[in-house]
Amino acid sequence: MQQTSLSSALFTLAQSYRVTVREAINANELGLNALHVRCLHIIAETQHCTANDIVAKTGRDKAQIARLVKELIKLELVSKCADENDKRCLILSFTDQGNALFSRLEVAEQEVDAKLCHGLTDQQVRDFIAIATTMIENINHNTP
Amino acid sequence: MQQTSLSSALFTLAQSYRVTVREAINANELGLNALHVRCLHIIAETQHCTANDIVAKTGRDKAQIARLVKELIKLELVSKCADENDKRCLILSFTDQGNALFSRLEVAEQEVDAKLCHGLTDQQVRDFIAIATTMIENINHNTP
DNA sequence: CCCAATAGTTGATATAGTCAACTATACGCT
DNA sequence: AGCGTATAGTTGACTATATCAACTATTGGG
Repeated sequence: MQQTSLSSALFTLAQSYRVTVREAINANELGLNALHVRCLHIIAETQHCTANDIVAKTGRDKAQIARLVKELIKLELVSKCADENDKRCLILSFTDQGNALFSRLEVAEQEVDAKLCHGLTDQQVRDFIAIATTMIENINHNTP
Repeated sequence: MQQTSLSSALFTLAQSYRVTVREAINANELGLNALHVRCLHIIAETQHCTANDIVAKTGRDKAQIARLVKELIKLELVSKCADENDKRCLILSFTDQGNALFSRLEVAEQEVDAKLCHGLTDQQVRDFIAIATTMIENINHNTP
């Protein structure tokens, strides 16, 4: 499997990444996929996190996020509670189980990251993320 | 949409990339998706290309590739023809229409690539691809 | 008080990816 | 030759992901 072009590198990496995360997650016997994991991260890092925040940060369809959140709630990892000031907003937060699981997840992720970055220097990884971020901005911003 | 971690950069980039390619493709009024496009590239760059070559180069399921190729054939972009020496192998090649379309595609792709790489130096893009390739190898190789 | 805007939910549907069973041909072997 | 096994590709059934449009509930502004 040799790579040459940017598009093919990107596409392959995305695919491989998804598969690996899924394996790592399944290996940890959790019924979660990569997008669940992203949601958990966003909930963790966002104070006062709503479904809409997740939609904004992931760029996914809100229907998809709604169902995803529903699953997280059914799994009792997350709970939602209406905002005092605006009852349309449902604030998402971790349950105790959710917190416990998130810690485990972080460990699993570090393993995936370590595997991914094997043989690369910290500087290379930083550069890679920086360039990826620039590309993401290029895509999102200039869209007419 | 701020990015920090590797995984989130990757995941977001993959998503944005898919959406952008899809838009570019739809904008060109072709009924093709990103994977179709990858297939066309592989067919173009591989002499004597078989479905199996595509499976090897993309890492996808062969069932998925079989259906994809079928679509390309139905669209009359590609034709298949049994190998003289090994009738199991069906060699894929462009029709005239396929060739014409591939030229158009290359232009569209260059636009997406240019957009993606806006503000980046050639060296940065090369580094990015190199690092992505290393990551892909890390994922694929070390898998026990 | 009404209306447009916003947050979220739901149903229907489309697209993408996976698994396993199957056919047909080819290759190696005694 | 005839047998078993490997390989290329196809198909059906299924699951997972993603998208669209219609809907409810609430809010804030005129």
